[in-house]
Amino acid sequence: MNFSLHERIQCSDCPIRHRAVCARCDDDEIAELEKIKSYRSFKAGEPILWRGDDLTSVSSVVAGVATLTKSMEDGRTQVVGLLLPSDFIGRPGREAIEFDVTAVTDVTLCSFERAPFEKLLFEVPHISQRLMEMALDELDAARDWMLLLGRKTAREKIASFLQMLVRRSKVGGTDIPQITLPLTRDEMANFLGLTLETVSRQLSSLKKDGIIQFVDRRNFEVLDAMALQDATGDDADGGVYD
Amino acid sequence: MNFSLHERIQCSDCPIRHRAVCARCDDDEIAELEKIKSYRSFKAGEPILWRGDDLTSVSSVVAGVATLTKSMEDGRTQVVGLLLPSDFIGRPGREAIEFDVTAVTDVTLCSFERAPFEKLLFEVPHISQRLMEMALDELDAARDWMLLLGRKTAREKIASFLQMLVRRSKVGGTDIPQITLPLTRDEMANFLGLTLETVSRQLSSLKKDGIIQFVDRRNFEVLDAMALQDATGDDADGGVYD
DNA sequence: CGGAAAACTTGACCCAGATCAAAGTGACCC
DNA sequence: GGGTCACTTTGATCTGGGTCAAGTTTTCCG
Repeated sequence: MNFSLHERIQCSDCPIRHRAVCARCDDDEIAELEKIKSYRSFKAGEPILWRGDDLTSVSSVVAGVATLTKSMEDGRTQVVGLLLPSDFIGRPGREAIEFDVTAVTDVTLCSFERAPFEKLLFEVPHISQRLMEMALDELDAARDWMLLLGRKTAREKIASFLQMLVRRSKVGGTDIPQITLPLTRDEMANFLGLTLETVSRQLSSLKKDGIIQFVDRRNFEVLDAMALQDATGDDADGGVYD
Repeated sequence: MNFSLHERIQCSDCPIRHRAVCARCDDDEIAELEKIKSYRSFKAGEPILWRGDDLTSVSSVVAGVATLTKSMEDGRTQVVGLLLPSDFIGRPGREAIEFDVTAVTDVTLCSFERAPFEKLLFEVPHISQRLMEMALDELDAARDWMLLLGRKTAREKIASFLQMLVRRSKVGGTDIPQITLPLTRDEMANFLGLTLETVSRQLSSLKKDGIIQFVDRRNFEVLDAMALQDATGDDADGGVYD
């Protein structure tokens, strides 16, 4: 962990100021949060929290990507959430966490001690309202993911995942030509309820069909957005994980 | 819909008084809710809400069982939530609903118009706190279900489902000998990401192995609780959908 | 720069669960 | 009381994706 790099950042300069749990706060409220916040960094691959850990602090993801994973004793694992910048880790009223949180890229968190944060939660409705909204968004995303896990074919799962990345990477409605896969094939497999071999084969198949093109292993371009949408199995506006 | 049956019920006599969204409310707060509530009934099989419906009211399930389902154009469907008594339908800040809600048994709802309910939500922290807690519980349940859908075998899925019913049916820590399956084989299949034939075969297999026993098609007893737990694939205290 | 490990791709084979088909069971209703 | 319809069980077969096994490419580091 490396605190020093970040100690001076002001909330007003924060890249997630308007999307995170503090999005609705006014300047006075931000000042309160500013007092109790601290930054923490994790290198790619590092665990951020283990299942059963005491949840002594809660955090927003400022930069980087982390996963929430559940696993079974025999080693099967399922990614149950993808944390991107502005997403929140931890919850009021829970002492422990029931899944693992792992940094998949280098990650910077904006953390708050749980006790003072929960105190603020009582006093500042803008925070609790926003937290509620974020929890409900996550619930919607989880339900879309349940449809994917329970009913979609391997090809549809991969296409849905790529489509989600396309959506999330759009800036103000404009497509970004080149998109980065934030996960390895193995992590994608654990997200989609597949094996890494199947992920690899389906990516190759979408490439062979001229729907996507790889710049390198981690970066791709969508050649045929319509065909990608078709391959997801969703209707054109179907809400998938965003 | 049948209002007349219920018009006289007092909140103080309500079977879900201490588990629903009103659980933490004191007598004054309950009085406020009492003013704006109304009861609505649905027969088994009736739709309660369709995807895209205007969410003009929000409700608690008072009695009966309902499902939340998502579906694809070609007819594949996935149950993404099971609503049992005290569960809440609808959410603040959302105008439309993005899945179907269907009564699977006869259902009675305690409904509130959205506008006055949201007004109360602002004024009564006991309600918004409880709603937050319930949303986070649902999120946990959804994540457990994602592990089940993505990684468990058919037998593990069935065992996990039965185990969930056992847990939910316990009253104050005592086992209830006979448990009712609230869903048909087909509905179970849609919940577990299986086909109805596989559900039927796995139930037969658990029966053949002496783990459960059927009283009739809808009611069963657990003969070997330890073996059932083992069959779920979870570790003994692993939290699954409750 | 070279050697090893990590990440990825591709092929061959297999099996859990889907699909297709048929028969069994019960609840309801005229 | 028997016909119908919805639900369930069981059997036979098929197949998508898992498993096992090489190889290839990239990255990392001494």
